[in-house]
Amino acid sequence: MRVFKLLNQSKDTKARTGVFSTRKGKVLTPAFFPVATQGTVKGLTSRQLSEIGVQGYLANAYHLYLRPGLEVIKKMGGLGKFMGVDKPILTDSGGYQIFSLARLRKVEDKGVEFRSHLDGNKIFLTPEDVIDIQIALDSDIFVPLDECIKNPADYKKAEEATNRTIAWAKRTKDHFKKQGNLENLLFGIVQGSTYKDLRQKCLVEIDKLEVDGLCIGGLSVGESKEIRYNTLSYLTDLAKDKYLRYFMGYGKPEDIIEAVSLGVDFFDCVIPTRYARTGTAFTNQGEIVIRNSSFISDSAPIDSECSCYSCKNFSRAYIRHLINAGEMLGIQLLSYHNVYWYNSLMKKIRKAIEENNFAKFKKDFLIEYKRNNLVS
RNA sequence: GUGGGUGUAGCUCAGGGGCAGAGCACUUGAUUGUGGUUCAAGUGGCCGGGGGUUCAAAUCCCCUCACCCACC
Repeated sequence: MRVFKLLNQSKDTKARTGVFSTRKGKVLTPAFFPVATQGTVKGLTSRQLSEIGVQGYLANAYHLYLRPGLEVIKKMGGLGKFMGVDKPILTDSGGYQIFSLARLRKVEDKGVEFRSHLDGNKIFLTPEDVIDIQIALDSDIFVPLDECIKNPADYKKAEEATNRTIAWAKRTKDHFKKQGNLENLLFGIVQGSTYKDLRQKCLVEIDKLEVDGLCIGGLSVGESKEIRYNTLSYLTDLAKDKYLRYFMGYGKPEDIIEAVSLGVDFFDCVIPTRYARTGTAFTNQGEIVIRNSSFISDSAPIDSECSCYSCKNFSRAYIRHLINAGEMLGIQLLSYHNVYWYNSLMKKIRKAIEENNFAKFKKDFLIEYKRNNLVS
């Protein structure tokens, strides 16, 4: 059975809708998964998340392996049960930590050595280990270990990282196959920095492995938007329709809309929750920094067009007060709103594509969204 | 009442003849496969008040006010 089924292909952009099937149910695309690195979408309960209608979660194998450890999660019945959620969980491998924790690791062909950011312990992870970790977590979608490097990168370095990512992907697939008929899905990651030949080579090699979806990695790590979208568009032109296309770790609302118009189906990003923690709210008129003094006695909700719990019950003035006072409820209410708002955005995107109206939707959305903030 | 100490940014304080300072707070940014972090920039001053010495005083001298401590 095919995992990803294309439903609508828009005529005037490369945007498309589809259904992605997992053992925990179907995911309508374009989809957005909030990030739950440590097994929690920070600040939100599983009840709130299902109320919002979140379709799934991104957790992190590296982080959960370090803490609380695999034994604990296995004993608790796997990550989904541990977290109390019933939607699919995708686990990132630790490849991004090769980039974000660059000072703490050494990469070699065999695998990567990390010094734990928690206690300094040395940990050596191979691509095979990373699969074993995800099996122990019993997540629904596995992501192979890859080498994510920052941009701009010189060609030689990018080529080395791409070759390593390809070699690791092959080992990952071999190891995955040896486990028998797992219901868990396995994605492949395309690296290659901003070099088209490397991207193409990586995509061809990953395609040979018959993975369940294509992760687009190594973007939004220092390159300009122009180069980013250029590289992205090149990839979505090359990728076969049967693959779900996942832009890892992206993006702001305007970024998501742009990427969807270039043919991306799937996103995760820390932005709705991290921005909530630092006091930025998303609205149909753009971002507002709720801690700004202009909201000190603003009785309006965060977004008057939003029907989430936070917007129906609380004023900007109250949420600003909570955030500025460092109260956790402020973070909770804003996280709830931001995740709800992102989820609504994805629904609107899918609807616009279904109605073959995405180009107009994109244009209208951006005009309205730029009203309050400067979107480049 | 006597003796001693302290008065400098909203707060806690450094500076002791030569451009008025720091941390926190506040104000504004940044943050894209997450360390509620971190980073960057900015606003803010009768240096308790008055007088004197000096080319020059937050700084030295005199007076005064406020607060704190000790002793009558």
